Amino acid sequence: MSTKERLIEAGLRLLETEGPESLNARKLAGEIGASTMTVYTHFGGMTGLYEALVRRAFVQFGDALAALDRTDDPVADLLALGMTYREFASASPQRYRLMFGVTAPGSGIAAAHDLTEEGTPSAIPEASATFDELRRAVQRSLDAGRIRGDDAVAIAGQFWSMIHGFVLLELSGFFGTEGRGVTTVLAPHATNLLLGLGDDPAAVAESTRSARARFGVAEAALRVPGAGTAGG
Amino acid sequence: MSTKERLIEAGLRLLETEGPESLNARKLAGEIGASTMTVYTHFGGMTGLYEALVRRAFVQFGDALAALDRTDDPVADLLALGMTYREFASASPQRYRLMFGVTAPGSGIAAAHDLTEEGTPSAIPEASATFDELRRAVQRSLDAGRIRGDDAVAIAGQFWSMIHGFVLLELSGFFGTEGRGVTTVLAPHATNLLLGLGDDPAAVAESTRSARARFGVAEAALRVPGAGTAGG
DNA sequence: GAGCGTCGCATAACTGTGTTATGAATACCA
DNA sequence: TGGTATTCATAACACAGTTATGCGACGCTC
Repeated sequence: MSTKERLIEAGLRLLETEGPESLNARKLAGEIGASTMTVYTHFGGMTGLYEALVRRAFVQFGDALAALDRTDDPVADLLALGMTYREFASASPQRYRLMFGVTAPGSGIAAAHDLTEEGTPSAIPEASATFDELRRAVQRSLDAGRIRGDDAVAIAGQFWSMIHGFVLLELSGFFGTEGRGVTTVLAPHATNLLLGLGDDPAAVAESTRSARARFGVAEAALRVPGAGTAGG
Repeated sequence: MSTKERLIEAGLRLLETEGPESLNARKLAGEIGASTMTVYTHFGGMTGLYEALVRRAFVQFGDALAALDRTDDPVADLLALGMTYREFASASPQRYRLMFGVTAPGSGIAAAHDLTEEGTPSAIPEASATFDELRRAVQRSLDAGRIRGDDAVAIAGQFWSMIHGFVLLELSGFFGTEGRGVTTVLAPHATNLLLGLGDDPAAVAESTRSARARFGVAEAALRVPGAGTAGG
């Protein structure tokens, strides 16, 4: 494995196991038995390394989302996509925060706005690819006549706002622990959004059941209120 | 004005004018003509200073939200709250990122997870206060029979996820520039969520008009698709 | 009002960070 | 085989947060 590759893998590993403050040149280099100079040879500096980590993380993210089976219920697929999204972020919060430049001051990593223009998530092709996965699921739901609208990108943006906001607030501890927020906030939100987009209450309920079953999660954990009883 | 106060004000000012990387002890102390020692005398260190900045920012945030008039249309109030929320974040992105520990690595500020347990947003009373503003607006909409549900907190969480996610993605450049995302993504999302929560399409449209008018924004800028035409 | 303690703060030094200059070793290639 | 480019260790630099030290101003006590 190339030195470059080893640095990236060590970086992602260190990030998760010891937190962002451990993502520094000396520790990273020591991890692969090299000097700090290797960071500059291969990435031009710590900023370049961060960008490489972000890219790699988005690739992993895209793979996780793309690995989902596509069924004949596009809304269920969409919901499953959301569950996978949230699971990915939940599994390694630091990685998710890094991807969206969402690390607070002093972590030892560079600020999002410190990254190169090309390092900005919106300018990273790998990031666009993951969003495209979402867009396609929305398009299929449109094509199937499950939801109304003429702009899949705009609707995908709504789903993305929903889950991105939820995930970050959940990671910050605003929705309690043990995934309680998924039951009380995220699932009802998805239901309400689908209803607002014109899907049928019974169909939403069925798709939710289907998506939930695919994850083999206990009813209680991901229970969704009956369509129409919006609250929690 | 006390030295402590001057440090906080200089911190927030520097954050916005020169970015998070300028939020360092030496520059900050120089700004008020003092030595770096003052940071340690008053805040125990940079981490303590960051917490103070977060607290102050949340106070400003709460003030901005609380300054809104309360009308007899609770849903319009809710939407106006959302517009104000987004405006606050848009007006000073760095401050908003700081508040939610959402500064990318290396910015020179401490990572959210590096902050004291009491420094976490979810543990900051000032932050809870702003969320409470949202919760009350939701409760009034429930009381007025505009939306359905039995848990105002859960519903408020949905609105919060929506706008928090939107704001961060917008700041990262995912929704284009010039507030285009507000028209194509945020406004339709709010409409759809309200519809899913059981509000009447015509009522939603009217409340949206009302909230928009309150901001004196041109129709085009904050136009909301007719109720039911979810897309964009 | 003299003495004393506390507090705020400047100076200077220490550690750890990203970064760079330099030169050696290695790999590749004509 | 000789030349060139790449990789990387060493060592130093600038600048970050932090801390030890001491000085001076203020308030309290007698």
